[in-house]
Amino acid sequence: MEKVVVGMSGGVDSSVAAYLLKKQGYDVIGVTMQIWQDEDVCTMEENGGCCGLSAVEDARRVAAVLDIPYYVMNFKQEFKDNVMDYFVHEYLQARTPNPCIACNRYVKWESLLKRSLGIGASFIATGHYSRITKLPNGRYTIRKSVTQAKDQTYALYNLTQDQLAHTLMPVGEFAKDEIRKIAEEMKLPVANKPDSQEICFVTDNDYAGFIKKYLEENDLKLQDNQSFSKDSKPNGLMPGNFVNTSGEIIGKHKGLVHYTVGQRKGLGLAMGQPVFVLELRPETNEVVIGNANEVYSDHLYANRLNFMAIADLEGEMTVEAKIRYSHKGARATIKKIAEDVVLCTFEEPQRAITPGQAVVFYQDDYIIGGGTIFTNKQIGQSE
RNA sequence: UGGGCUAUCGCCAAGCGGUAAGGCACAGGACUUUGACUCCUGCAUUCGAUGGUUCGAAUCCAUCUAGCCCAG
Repeated sequence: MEKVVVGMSGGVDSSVAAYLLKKQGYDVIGVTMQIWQDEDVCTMEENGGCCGLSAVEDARRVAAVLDIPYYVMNFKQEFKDNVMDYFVHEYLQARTPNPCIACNRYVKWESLLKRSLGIGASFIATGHYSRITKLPNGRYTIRKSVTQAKDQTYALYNLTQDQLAHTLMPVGEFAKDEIRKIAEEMKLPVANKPDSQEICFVTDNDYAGFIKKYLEENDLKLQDNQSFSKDSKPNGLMPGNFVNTSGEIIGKHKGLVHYTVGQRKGLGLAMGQPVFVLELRPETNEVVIGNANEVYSDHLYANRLNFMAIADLEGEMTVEAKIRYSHKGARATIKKIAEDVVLCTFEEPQRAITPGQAVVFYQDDYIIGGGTIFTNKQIGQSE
């Protein structure tokens, strides 16, 4: 029997994943990754309203019902180094990170997979709504789940061929309501647990406050690894000016970390019409403001590329490109213009192309590859 | 202190005697396994102040206060 380690979050999806794999005949081991919690995190139960079950307790109970071995593994250091540090650094550099992508890549796959292989497992499995398939060209890629609404492939574009060869995602073949139904039929204790949301380690949704506190608690270490802090650049927490596209000052902002491209709320600017963040300028500590139709752009440049369905990008390719988790995707052509730099040109301008976010390229329903958006300005053109 | 104008929600702004539009901002909620976007709901018993005329005034009158403009 092949051994598989299932990453169990205590939620419905990963619980059902464990069940499905056991049913398929795998030797299933349940593991919960301890990543940032100081201790057990309380979650509100939907009906009772009492503060009771922690993620670990939930997962443990599910494992008991399924009669599989269960462990808690500590990944706090990996999570801090690769997700929380990254998250803070990106914001300080006026970019908008996607911590889930970093967590998947570094913590769930690089770390959990390695440790799992170390204890004799052949695979790791997760509760993602995605499907891994092998293409005729021999390469592995990730296909969108059967339910588009729950598709999670966007956050997984970074996985390598080797990682994919050792990964199972049984939930991707099902719709969300089917998963809940299975959970109910199997009497899994988490069948009615609400879906998770928001960034897991910023529980109060106050990113700026989190960053500030994080810096205070970690400042020296962070400063040492970061070149930007030596350049006397604004640290992202300094107030500065809102400017319009003509450069006129139209207000005062609270610090770059409070803003992201496309943002409308929280600007405190009463311009008579809704206004949006067009661009963050760390060099001058300015936030550029414009109206709704000025936040569209028809191209972007991405780096830190990972290709999945193809070994590398040669020439031009027509794809469907997603520029954020909830983006429906848009037709675009991609072309490498340098080593590790792709120019992605959309047929129709897209709203709020944001540096720091990932762009993922699809063909049909599977991932070609993806990268990190670093600008939607013309390269080589300084303003 | 010679003349003229304006004062309505945090900002802009309808209203012109019949019992306070709207936009922006803001707050709360929904959506969302990233940030955003979007959607829904809420948001002036009160119209610079004080008197007066009217059945009834933000709307008319008087005085005061504040700001602006033109003349000094």
